Order: sequence, then C-alpha cells, then structure tokens
Amino acid sequence: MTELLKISLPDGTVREMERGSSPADVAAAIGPGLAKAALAARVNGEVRDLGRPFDGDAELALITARDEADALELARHDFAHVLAEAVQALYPGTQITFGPATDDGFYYDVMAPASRDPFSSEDLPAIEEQMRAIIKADKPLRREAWPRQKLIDKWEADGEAFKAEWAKELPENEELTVYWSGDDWLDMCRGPHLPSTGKLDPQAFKLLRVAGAYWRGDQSNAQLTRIYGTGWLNKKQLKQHLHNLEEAAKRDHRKLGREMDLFHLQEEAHGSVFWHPKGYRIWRELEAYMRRKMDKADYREIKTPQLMDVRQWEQSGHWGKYAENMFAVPDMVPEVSEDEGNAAPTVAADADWMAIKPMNCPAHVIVFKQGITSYRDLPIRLGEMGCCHRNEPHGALHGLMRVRQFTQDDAHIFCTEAQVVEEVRAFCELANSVYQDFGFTYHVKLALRPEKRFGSESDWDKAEQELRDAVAEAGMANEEYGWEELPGEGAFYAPKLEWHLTDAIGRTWQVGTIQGDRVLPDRLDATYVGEDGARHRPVMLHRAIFGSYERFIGILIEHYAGRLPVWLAPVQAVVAPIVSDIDGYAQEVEAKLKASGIRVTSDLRNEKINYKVREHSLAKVPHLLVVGKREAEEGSVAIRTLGEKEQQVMSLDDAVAMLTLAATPPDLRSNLDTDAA
RNA sequence: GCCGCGGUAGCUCAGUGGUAGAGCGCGUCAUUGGUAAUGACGAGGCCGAGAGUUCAAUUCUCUCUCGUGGCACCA
Repeated sequence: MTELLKISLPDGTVREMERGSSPADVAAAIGPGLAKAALAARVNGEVRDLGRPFDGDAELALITARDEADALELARHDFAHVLAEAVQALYPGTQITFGPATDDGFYYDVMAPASRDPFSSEDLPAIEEQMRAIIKADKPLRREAWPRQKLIDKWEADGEAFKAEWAKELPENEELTVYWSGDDWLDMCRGPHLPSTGKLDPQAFKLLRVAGAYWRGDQSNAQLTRIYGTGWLNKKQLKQHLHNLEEAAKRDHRKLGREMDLFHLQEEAHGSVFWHPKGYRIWRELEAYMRRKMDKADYREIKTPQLMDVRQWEQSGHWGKYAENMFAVPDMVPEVSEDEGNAAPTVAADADWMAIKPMNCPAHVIVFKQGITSYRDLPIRLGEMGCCHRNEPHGALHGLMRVRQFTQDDAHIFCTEAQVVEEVRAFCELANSVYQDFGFTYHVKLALRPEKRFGSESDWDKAEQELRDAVAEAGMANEEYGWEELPGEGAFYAPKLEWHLTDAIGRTWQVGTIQGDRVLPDRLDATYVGEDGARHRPVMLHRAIFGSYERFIGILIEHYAGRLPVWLAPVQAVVAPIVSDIDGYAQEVEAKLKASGIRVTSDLRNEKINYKVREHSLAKVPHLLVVGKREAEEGSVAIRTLGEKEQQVMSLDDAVAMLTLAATPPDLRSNLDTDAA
C-alpha cells in the first residue's frame, strides 16, 4: 500500500494525493473550472509547471490569470518560446539562443541563416501569424530532464552553435531540462511554462521591432537579431499598453522641445544643446532654485577651469580609464595652412595637451588643497554648476537625456570619517525635499564595489557600510523607498547611493547620487590637520541631485507632458484682447503683471479669440487672460487656466495676487504661508 | 563603437532616372470676431555631404555624416 502525499492548500485544507500526482491533478480534483483556469502552481513557494509531479508533501497554491504578476511572467516567457518556434518554422536554419520575459513583454535573440539577410521589421507580420497558428494548435508544453551530453549532441547535430556553447558551460553531470512544444520542437529551458500554447491569448501580443544584440551581451561576440514583442494576458491589456506607448510618445521631450520652442540640436554640435530663450528660462529657474537649496544647506559655490593640463587627469586616474571619452586640446597656436580654402589646422608633435573637464572632482580637490585646512573647518561643501564634456559613444546620444556637453548640479563634501554618515543622511533629506517639490516619488539603491576598482578592501567595506548606515538613519532603508543593494554597480573609486525617480507615467530615471570616496583624496593628496596635529585624509563625498540640467529638464518635460508648473513655465500668462480697441487695456494688464514679476506677454495680433485660445493652449501657457470690452470697463480679467474648463473672472488686483502666488517656486512658498499666518 | 531603419520647405510628411508637392507655419490684404483653426493671395527647396554608374541622379550604387530603435558604454 502506497503512502499518500499531503498537499496543503492556501485555505488551510489538506488534500491527500497519490504519489506521482501533480498540481494539475489537485486542480482537477477540486473542480473542472479550476482545472481549466490553472496556469501553473506555486509549490512550496516555487513557481512550477502544472503537470510536474510533487516531490513529496507540499504547500500548494494554484496560479490563475488572477495572480497577475506570476501569470504575466509565465505568459511572456511562453510567448518568447512560441516566437522562437515560429521563426524556426518559417525560416529553417535559424539559430535560436535565448529569450526571456521583460517588463512589458518578451524578446528572443536569433541568428538568421546565412542564406538570408538578418530579420527586419518586414518579417514581423508573418512571424506573428505563425505564432498565432502555434497558439491555436494548443500544443502541450512538456518538461523533460536530459543528460547534459545528450543535449549538447542534439544542439550540435542541429547546427545550434549558440545553444551548444551554452549547454557546455552549464554544470557537468547535471540534468538539464528541456521543454517540448508538441512533439516536434523543443528548447532548453529551466521553465516553468504553461501547460500548453493554447493558454496564451493570440490577441494579447504584438511584435514591436527588431534590433541588434550581442551574444551574451558582449561586444566582442557575434551580433544577433533581437525580436521584441509586448505580451499580455488578454486583448484589453495589450490595447491599454499600446495606448500607453502612444501617450509616452506624445510627451517625448524632443518633440515637445521643438513644439514649445525650448531648444534644438544640430549636426555641427551633435550632442550639445542650443537652448532657446524659453528653454533656458526653465534652466535659469531650476538653477536659481538649486542655488537657494544649496546656500541654505551651507554649500559654497565655486567655479573651476574648463581646461586643465592632461597631467592633472593622469594623476586623478581618469586619463588612464576614460581618455577615449575625453576631449583633448593641444595647448598651442594652430599652424594654419597657407591654402585659404583648407582650414584644417596641424598639431605640432611636441604640443602639450589640455583636456576639457569631464567632471569637476579633481578641480574641487585642488580648491580644497589651497592653504591648510583644520579639522575645525570640516565639513567643507564645495558646489559648482559644472559644465562638463564627455565624448560619449555616438550610439548613446539621445535628445537631452544623453549629451556630450552637460552641466551638473555638482558638489563635493570634504569631511572626516566621523562626519560621513551625518553628511550622507543630511543629503538624503535634501534630495528628498527637492524631488518632492517636483512631485516625484523615488527609490534609493546602493551600488556596491565593481570588479575593477581602486582602493583597499577595508576602505570599500567602510565606505559601503557608511552609506548603508546613513540611509538607515534617514529612515529610507526600507521597502517604501525601494531600498536595494546592487552588487558590482559602483564607480571605480567609490560605492554610490542612487536615486531613481518615478515619473507621472511610471517610468524610472536615475538622477541623484552620493558617493563616499577615499581614493581620489589619496591620489591627489588632499589632507587636513587633525586634533592631534597630524595630517589626515578627508573623505570626499561626490553628490548631485538633478544630475545634469539637460537631462533633468528632459525628464521634467516628459513628467509634466510639457505642462510645466507655473513657476517653471517659460511664459506664465498671455493677455489676449478680443478686439483691437482693447489693446490699450491689455497692455495695461501686461504691465501690471510684469511689475509683479510675472512672465507675461500680450497677444495683440489681428486674430479671433478662438484662434488665440487654441494657440496658447497648445503652447501650454498656464494662464490665458482674456480681455474684452466688459473687462476693460470693469477693470477685470477673464482667466482661463490650462487644463480647466471654467474661466474665472476677477479684478486685475486679484489676478495679480493669484498669479504671483501660483508663480512662487515651491521652496519659497512655505515662507509665504508662514508670513500670512 | 555594433546591428536595423531614416535624412525632401521652419514643422509633419508624400513623390519621381528628365532638378519637386501637400497640410500646418511664415508674409501681404480683407475681416474687429467672447473662449481650441476667418478668408484670399504670396514667398519659401543645392531633395544631409562626397564619389561612382548614366546623355541625364533628389531617385540607382558606394563612402561619410547626423538622426532614430535597440545592443554595448555611462567616471
């Protein structure tokens, strides 16, 4: 007589099942509805195939479409397999590699057969159709354990060089799992999978694009074709996602930057921004805001040279590591060719080289080193709106988000070891207050020592622990703040805390950082005199909150979809007279608002009010002040606020007061409130 | 830097082996109209750069360049 297995269910009941039975049998025993709805199973916490027999007594939770996160992950993984199967069915000789689920779908990396060109987006409709056929065929997905060698032999026999390479590197003597799709196709995979392809909704996925991707993510390897798709549980979810993509495209900062006349980019200075008056107004407001914040937090602002001798960068270690991404300039008068038409200058062989700064740190150390610093002077916080240049790989450039010239809201805090935790904690609060002012939520992450690094292990131990402690003291080392440690992600000289903002449509952006550096003070020989009269090394904290003005403005444009808060809006109000008889009054209104510091213009053009309303609404001007005969007689204005349906008619004085309040930057607002109280 | 796709009027884009088109925008004129496009007329292009094929290239080929979707990189 065989012993029965005890299977505990989430509701507390225990079912006895025969040995060899699987979650699918439990589902069937409970009822046909559940048997049909079940997609996979959580067995002792691990997601497994529905049909995989229990190993012994177990806690079981059946996964259905209502367990959305698990179900999506499974479906996307299966979509990836179906994609690979479809591609091989259509184009025999295609090599498959691997294809995981992503945040919104899946991809699979494949190598097209030598007989044809790499896949292009034109191939996608045919592949989609083939995928639907596979889903419709409802092929069972069956798990099987194979000896490693058998699998290697199979891949080699099939000409699957990538799969064979991969299998060879998996641990020897270990059984590998494969998944059959029906009886005619299989892929090596850890699983788990849905019971059959028919569990996928053929209307819930869409192939989006193809792209190049390196085998195993390494630039020196073969380049594969990555086919991207988005995959969901049902058609409604897919539609919603495609809609969200469209909405995201509408708020693209490059598009809005042009439409709102904020900035432009052009070939002659690729990767550097031409700021137009309206865009630079945003910059100036942000800069003024950040200066107030930093002044208040006892930072002292400095300005350091754009060009420094290359030897300085050799000493800091940057030249050795990043020379190819730095701009170097010969320190000489260029020899101009006799030929007037040919302006190419020649560089003398013995020219000294200067480099344009890619970062501000070494210059800040140089400022710190002037004179003799006592421990009594620490901490010293040196801030700079530092304009830096980095020669980024061309493929990396992207609008304002990744540029070759950028300005950081940079600062370096020089302090004693004993002061580090408190300084970092205070920074956490400062960063928090800034991000809140822009309506961002954020996650804090700690990037730990990378493989290639300078400095001793004990220093790294200390530096990492200090950052941990500081975040804990700030009360942010918890789930609410998405606290997480990222092994290997730190900079070569220091671990870093990273602030990842979540914007209005849920995307995340890494902006802020603080890094506890003991390497650079050492390399550049920074010291202070301690209580004991001896020289000591300060710890140097590198920190930024916006990151760079360019990128932060790009993020703000997308976050607000161009509808910037009044204090940042380049034009805060437009006065629009209805008939030209009222132009005089309109100008009076404009003058009064201007006198109160409001950024306002009058639109006196010979156009209908409808036209003006439309135009300024599209230009995302927060307040439109319409004035006609009525308003001119009453000394009032009709205010139309962007995004609101109803207009408000109020006296000119009230309008000035209202707009002045609306235009007050968030950090100055609390003062107003206190004054009023 | 690598793979794919692009570059035509200020913007969005159509088109062609015989040197070009639309809409919006811009200018002029008429119109003075109460909350998302008043009408008419007009100006505006070395069709990204260079080379090749051709009687002829914006169109076909190659190289370069910039942009773009990814990859890799991001001090």
